[in-house]
Amino acid sequence: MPGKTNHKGAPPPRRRRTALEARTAILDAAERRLVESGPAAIRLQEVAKDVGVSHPTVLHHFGSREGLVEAVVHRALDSVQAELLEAVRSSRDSPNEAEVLLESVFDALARRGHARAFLWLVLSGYASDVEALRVRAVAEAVHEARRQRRAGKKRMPPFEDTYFTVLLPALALLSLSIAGGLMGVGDDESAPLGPRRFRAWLGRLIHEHLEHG
Amino acid sequence: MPGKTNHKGAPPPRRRRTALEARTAILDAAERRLVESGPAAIRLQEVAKDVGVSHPTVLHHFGSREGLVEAVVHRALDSVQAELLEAVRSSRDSPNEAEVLLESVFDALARRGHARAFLWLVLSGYASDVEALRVRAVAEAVHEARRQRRAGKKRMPPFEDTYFTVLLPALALLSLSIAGGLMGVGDDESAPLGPRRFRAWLGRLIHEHLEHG
DNA sequence: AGCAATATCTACATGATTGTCAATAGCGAC
DNA sequence: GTCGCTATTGACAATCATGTAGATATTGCT
Repeated sequence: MPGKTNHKGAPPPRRRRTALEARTAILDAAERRLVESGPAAIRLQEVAKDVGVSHPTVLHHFGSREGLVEAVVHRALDSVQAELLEAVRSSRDSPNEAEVLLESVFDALARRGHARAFLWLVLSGYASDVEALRVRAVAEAVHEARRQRRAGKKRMPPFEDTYFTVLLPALALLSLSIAGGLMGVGDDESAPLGPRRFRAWLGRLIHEHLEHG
Repeated sequence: MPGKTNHKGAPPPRRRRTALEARTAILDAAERRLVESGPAAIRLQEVAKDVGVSHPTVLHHFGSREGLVEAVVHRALDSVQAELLEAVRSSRDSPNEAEVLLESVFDALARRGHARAFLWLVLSGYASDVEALRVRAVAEAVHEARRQRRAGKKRMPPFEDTYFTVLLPALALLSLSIAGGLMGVGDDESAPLGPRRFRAWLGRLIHEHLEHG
């Protein structure tokens, strides 16, 4: 092997990051594996290789594998929750509330594989105590808006109806983000029976139901 | 240790099952672990211990760990598909089609943790080519029934509407069986805002939409 | 430049997991 | 009863994953 006779020659140069940079890079790599293969598939050596460090470096920053997994789980759940809250907030007071909310929630779930990560964590038992999806709180806000819009008109439906009307798209979008392809809704956003058409249809259904239920 | 001085004494008696019995018992144990913790968590030693055999016995019957996993995955997917088809078939021609279909599909998904197993397999990439949920076929049958029921009355909605109307509860039920608790719908079937109420509500919504959409 | 702090590395230890092999023993057939 | 088939087993090998220890290099500070 001419040219690279490193048989005990100079050790490779080291890149020294700040602790924060290193932690962030490691968390990013671990999160990619979380989204792709779940928390149980997070391996120290593979994460280390992704980042370009040796695996004891990962242990140095997170103490143990469990420490790393907890950190990445915590960060992912916080991220999902924050994006969902932002999605709900940003679509409030918009004219076609339901459609916009649906699109922004779907965006939040699809972006960076958040829906996959969330379902991995639910199945793996990591999200048992999390309140990532405050469906109840959203439903209460929607119910109040609905009541005001109906002031004096037809009789108001019970809270149950509003609650389930909010819950339904939440459940549907979650499944859609990971199992849509298996149920005939491809990944092609612009397909005739594709996910975009479905979301639009669902938005109309919800809107219609909330208005003239 | 008085009474059990088995320090190289008689080896424990062996129970010899037929190959089919052994395979079935092993697959049952492996499937329990699949439902609980996913395909990646199937360990030869643990499955063997559950059945009460040594792990080389498992290897003898399935060749390799991959062989075992493939066998249990195959059996689980076949089972889900069969139960879903049966659910669809049994609810056909019933007066309140939508509600009955919803209940039977939910039963099929909840029973023995089929929904969990299915989602594990989808996330793990094992169900990529499976057509477990023939939503399209069901939708076509429903569409035809809808057309006949509407003969000569109002104008017929497009197929897209029927298709999405079938797809929606499928997606919702899937999520509901694993994430219901996290979204406020507890596991208590008889709770005021519980899963039974939700399914009933969803059944009415679907029925209403299909009849007077 | 010199120094302290610490991010990083190599090498090793340890346990878990899959897989191999030869020997054993249960069960049906004759 | 005994004989053959094979389900079953204990012992071992090989690999992988996590974790430890000590040495080293890089960076910021004075």
